[in-house]
Amino acid sequence: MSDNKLQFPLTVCTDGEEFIINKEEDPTSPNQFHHDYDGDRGRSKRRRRCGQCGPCQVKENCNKCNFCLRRDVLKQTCIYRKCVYLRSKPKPYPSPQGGQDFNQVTSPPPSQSVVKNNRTPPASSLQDGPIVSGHNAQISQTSAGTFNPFTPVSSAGGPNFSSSDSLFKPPVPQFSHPSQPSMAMSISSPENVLPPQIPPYNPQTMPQIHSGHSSMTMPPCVNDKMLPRSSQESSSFSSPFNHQHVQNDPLRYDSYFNRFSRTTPTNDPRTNLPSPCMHHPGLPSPYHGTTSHVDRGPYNGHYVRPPTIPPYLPSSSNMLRHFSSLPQRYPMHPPPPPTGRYGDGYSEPSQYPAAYNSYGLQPTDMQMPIHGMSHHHPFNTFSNINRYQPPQYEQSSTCPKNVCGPPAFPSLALGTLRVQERPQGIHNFRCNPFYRPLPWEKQFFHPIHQPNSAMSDDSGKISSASSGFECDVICIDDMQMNAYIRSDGCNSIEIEIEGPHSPNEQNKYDDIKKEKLIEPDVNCNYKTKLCSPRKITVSGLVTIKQDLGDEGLLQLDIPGNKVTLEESALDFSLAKYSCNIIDLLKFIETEPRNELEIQNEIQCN
DNA sequence: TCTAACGTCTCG
DNA sequence: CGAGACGTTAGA
Repeated sequence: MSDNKLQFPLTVCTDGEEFIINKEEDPTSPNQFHHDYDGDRGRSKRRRRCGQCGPCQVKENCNKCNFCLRRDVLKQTCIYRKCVYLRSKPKPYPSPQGGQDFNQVTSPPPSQSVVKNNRTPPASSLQDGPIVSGHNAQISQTSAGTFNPFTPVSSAGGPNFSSSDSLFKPPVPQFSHPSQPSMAMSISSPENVLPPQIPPYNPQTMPQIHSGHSSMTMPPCVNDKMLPRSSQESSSFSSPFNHQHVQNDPLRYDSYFNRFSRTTPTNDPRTNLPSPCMHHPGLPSPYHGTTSHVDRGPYNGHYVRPPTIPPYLPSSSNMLRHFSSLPQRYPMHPPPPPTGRYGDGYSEPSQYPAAYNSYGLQPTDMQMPIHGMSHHHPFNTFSNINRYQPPQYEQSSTCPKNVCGPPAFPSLALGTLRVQERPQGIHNFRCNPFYRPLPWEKQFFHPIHQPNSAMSDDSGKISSASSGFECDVICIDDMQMNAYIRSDGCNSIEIEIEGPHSPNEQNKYDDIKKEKLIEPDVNCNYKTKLCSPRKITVSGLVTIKQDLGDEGLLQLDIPGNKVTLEESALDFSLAKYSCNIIDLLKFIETEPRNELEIQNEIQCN
């Protein structure tokens, strides 16, 4: 079992994350399996772990899952360590002359998958070859720009697999955005979710937004889950948080679980930034602690992802199944019956409970708000894959809580995402009126019914009350985000941006620019925004991915730009959020009226 | 040789 | 069809 021997351009998708592992003609790569056909027996040789996907990065067994608990009998690897690539059910090898394409069976996980939240992926989801990009065995993440981590990526990115790989190919997104026609093809709907893929991170690939005649590079999200699918689709700009110093770090594989990142905080300007919110002193800095799981890894050039696919993809159905089955931290809905070969371990996120049953996980193991990290995992970070308990921070004590219901879209199937900018921003970030209690501050397992209030004055314009939601507040420097997380997939995010009112603040922004957090061509705009206190409310489709065990993904899909947030990041991955916010802002800026309406598919858990 | 765990088969 | 059991394979 060489976990690290497989190096290839392998695209793997795991829930919401798409990872592209670039291969260097390594014979051992999964691709090689094309040639591993064992003619004598008519079946392929045993596949090996890709060694690059998130699960493969996990070196320790959780000891809690069914496989771990019953290792002797089941003889299966820990659910958390199950290679994404191997999660797909191996297909029987057709005879060499057989009509079936080898690639179909043996090729590595599909490159584009998207995962999760998929409602039943159409058969078409198997289309599209995997996207391989990046260089030198780096995991790249597709850019958020045009690509939806949760949606299949168009082959435009340069599928590495032949059409015969349909099995692993994600469906080609067909919906387009009026304002961004060019991206139409690259955006895929969640429904097309493919099997999990390896979170691709393209260090150099950044999402690109085209506004009018100019294109602006958007900072890739730190969160690998947000990256554009392909370099083509994604802009070439580098994320503000895309740090070069990290790009070459082979270990920066955070894509999948956002941990493993060796990122050095040192150069990160944000390091010097004051705590985002004084009301959240407890917010751990991504750079604090032994591990900076800041999740910047992938983005920094290791993943060209679309997150967790962050990671790799077998047949879409399989992968989806697998990931979805990971234990969920927020079992809000009755879990559908697990399905799939690894159903117990790899089923829909929403099937959280199932996961318990199947893997012997106790609900308490994954429940929330427990202070401290997983004692099961070596990584003492929140991004820890085995983090069964989300860290908790006390913000409730200091911030006023606003439990008003966030705008939501009635339709879960197809939603319209609307980004609205509100000039009358809120200036007091320290105490944000929009603050909502953390999910775990409420009833975790029972969605709270909130009045249809608005998170804002205009919320009424764009949304309807949601029946239940979880809210979180994210403070990033001067940016604050309120995220309403609902298990049903209809969520909203509010972002407040305060302009630099003081010299210090201005300096801060200057520093940011110095750090190239902002692309030159967009500095002006961005700065403008910063200088103009405002509040931006994004409501609509925010998907929550909960395929990664206790780590859910909060994903916001916007044509041409994807904002993906890890649920877990709500607590702490400031870096990610910052990046996401910036992306979002930039994207909004590209819109004529700072208002856009897009078609987006909602992924409901 | 041992261990891990992939892949197949069987059962419900 | 899914879940589980286990033979078998591959790496250490």
